[in-house]
This record gives sequence, structure tokens and C-alpha cells, in this order.
Amino acid sequence: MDQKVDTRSRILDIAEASVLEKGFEATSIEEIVAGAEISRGGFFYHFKDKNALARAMLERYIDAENALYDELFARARELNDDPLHCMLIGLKLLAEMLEDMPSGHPGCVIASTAYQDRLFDEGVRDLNRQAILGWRKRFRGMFEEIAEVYGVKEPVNLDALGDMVSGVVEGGLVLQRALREHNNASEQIMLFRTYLKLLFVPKQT
Amino acid sequence: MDQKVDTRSRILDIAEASVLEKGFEATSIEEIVAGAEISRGGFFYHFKDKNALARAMLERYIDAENALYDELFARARELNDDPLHCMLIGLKLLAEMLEDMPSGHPGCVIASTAYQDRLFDEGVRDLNRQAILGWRKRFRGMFEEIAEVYGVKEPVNLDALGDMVSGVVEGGLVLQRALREHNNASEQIMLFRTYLKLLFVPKQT
DNA sequence: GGGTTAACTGGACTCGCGGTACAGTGGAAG
DNA sequence: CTTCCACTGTACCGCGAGTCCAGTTAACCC
Repeated sequence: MDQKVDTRSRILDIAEASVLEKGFEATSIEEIVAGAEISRGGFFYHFKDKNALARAMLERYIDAENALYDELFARARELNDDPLHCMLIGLKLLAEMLEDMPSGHPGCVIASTAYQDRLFDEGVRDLNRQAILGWRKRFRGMFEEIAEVYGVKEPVNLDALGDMVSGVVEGGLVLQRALREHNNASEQIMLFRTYLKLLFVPKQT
Repeated sequence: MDQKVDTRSRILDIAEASVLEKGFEATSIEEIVAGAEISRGGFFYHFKDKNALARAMLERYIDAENALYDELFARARELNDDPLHCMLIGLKLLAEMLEDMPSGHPGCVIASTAYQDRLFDEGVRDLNRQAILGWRKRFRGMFEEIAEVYGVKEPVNLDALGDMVSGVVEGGLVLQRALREHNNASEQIMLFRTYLKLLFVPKQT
């Protein structure tokens, strides 16, 4: 119970690595149990089927992603109190983080799940949906704060702008995955950052 | 040979519809042959395996997408000769087109393939890569033309900006798929359009 | 009319994987 | 000493991909 990490988490670790590398379908239960050094029976003891595994993985992934955003923007806030600069610093940190990942970022489970969604049940799909809505809310809130202090040079829908953060990250990861380059996602984030710099201008008083 | 469309194309039609709706893995050969009203043997006569099918589908999809871009921006050019306005009009047309699709756009096969790539062979992955590189070149070219006439307010990498078109579309489609909303992709494109309006400014002479 | 070929049909079979069922076991906790 | 948890191990089912192959049908060619 100490040296051997909790089996359930070990299964999730192995499964996540494999799913991010080759996709959900291509990851067999056989291979998960081999990696986790348990029996097939043991796997089904923890997860009633692959769907339950997907659900648990998504939950964990989303929690981790949210924690990451929390930490990133908290640090950004420490560095600068201005909401716009906080956003810009946070995005820079995010971009750097994506770049520092050796062999590229694993890629977002969200997109992967979205494109194979018929494999999953309603619960999994809803989890996915809620995660993106959460990010929309989070970033929309930050943009509202910015808009209180700054003017916008062109009218934009702040919900859509919030979605654009997720969209740019997801899109960047798709490019990165397909191109087999390693910094497309961070490049795209930096480009989006430039957008914000152009969009928000000091309010004339 | 006239009323019965060429069987191969009919297989591809059925398969594409099904793959876009539920994903590649979830589409069984059984169901394709039922839809195309042929026998299993007939399917394997045309495609040696599912991989060959994927490859053919991707080729067709990419060709269609490129033809669409050709047409869209050709029409835009007819409407306005200025390279920036041509780009802006083209994006608007693209956004409108995505919005007009009943029940949303089918979703891009590129992302779908990227996230399941271990299912496919090197040929399929390379096709995917070449498509995105093609779009990069296409849009980069257009941005270069724009940059000859306009100045940029903030320095940007034009390759990355070219990628951003693909990225925003892909990302938007991911959001749309996951959220089950219907106009995220077009919204994201319009937001990107605003970016370009802010980025490119008339050159001071 | 006979021969060749392309485009199939249909059926039998193998294999891997997801999933089920269930009996047994070893160790910790009470 | 018993109970329960967290498994192991094995046997079994069904489905879908993929293989093999023998036979059919229609078209075209000499």
C-alpha cells in the first residue's frame, strides 16, 4: 500500500500514457494489465468496462488541467496585478510549459474523446462538455475583469473569446500531432496572446 | 454504370458519412456493405483493408476541402481586389458556410485521424501532414500578399499565422463537437477575422 | 460462338479483443 | 476464527476485421 501505489491509479497511469500515445481504441485491456502487472480479472474488478475507464481518465485529466490553470494564473497574478498582464503572463507560462515537454505535449484528451464519442456513453460526453464550459467561464471571467480596466478596439463576444483559449490550445495540439512538429501549440498560444495585446487598449478617461 | 454510381465511390460516400458521425473505429465494414448494398467480398475487392479505406477517404476529403478553399477565395477576390479584404471576405464566407450546415459541420477528418493515428499506417499520417502543410503554404502566401500592402502592428510569424487558420477551424470544430453547440467554429473564425483586422494596418507612406 | 477479364457474390474460417462468470486465495482487520 | 477486500486464473461468448476461395454475371474482343 506504500511502495505499490494504489492499483486503480496505476491502471489509470498506464492507460493514460497509452491512450495519449495511440488513442483509446488502440489501447487494449491486455496491454494495460500487462503494464500494471495485474490480471484481467483485476482490471474488471476496478472498472466495469472500458467506458468506466474512459470516464475515470477524463475526470482525472480535467481535474489536473484545472489545477494547472489555477496554479499558472495564480503565479501570473503574483507577478502582475493588472488583469490584462496577468492573462498575458499566464498564457506565456502556458506556452512555455507546452514547449518544455520533451517530445511534445501528450495532446488533449478532450479532442480525442470528442472525435470518438460514439464509443462512449452520455456520462463521458457530458464530462467533456462540462470541462469546456468550465474553461469558458474561467476565461470569460478573466476577460471581463480586463474589460473593466481596458477598452476593446473591436467588439467581441467574451464567451467566444473564452472558448478561443481552449480552441487555440486544442487546435494547436491537433496541428502538432498531425505535423509531428513540437511547438505548434505554444506558437499558437503566443499568437493568441498577441491578439489580446491588440484587442485590449487602455481606456481613455 | 449510370444510375448505379461507381461502387467504389458509393462505398466512400457511405463510409465518410458514418465516420464523420461516429468515428472511424465505430464504423464497421458490415454496416458499410449494408449501406452500399454489396457483399463483404465486394468491399475487400476494392479496399484491401480498413487502412486503404481511410487513405482513400482522406485523399478525397482533402481534395474537396482544397477545392472549397479555391472557390471561396476566388469568389472573395472577385468581390474585392485588396488582399486583406479578400482574406476577410473569404473567412466570412467560410464562417457562413459552416453555419449554414444543418446540424453543424460534419467535423474535420484531419483531427479525427490525428487522434487515432496509431490505427493507421505511415501513408495515411503523411497525407494528413501534407494537407496541413498545404494549407499553411496557401494562407502564408495570402498573408505575404497582405503584408506587402499593409504593415503589421505586432511582429508575427506568417507560417504560424497560416497554421492559425487551420488551427482555429480544427479547434472550433472540436469545441462544437464536444459542446454540441452549432456555431462555435464559425464564431471562432469570425474572431480570428477580427484579429487580422487589428493586426494589419494601412502602411504609412 | 468461345475466351478473357473485371466486378463482383457467398460462405467458411481464423484471430484478437471486449466482456462475463465465477471459483479460489492471501492478507489485513476485528 | 471469521470476514471482507483485492485480487488471480481460467473458461467461455460474441463481434468485427481480415483471409481464402470457388463460383457467377456481363461486357468486350477476336
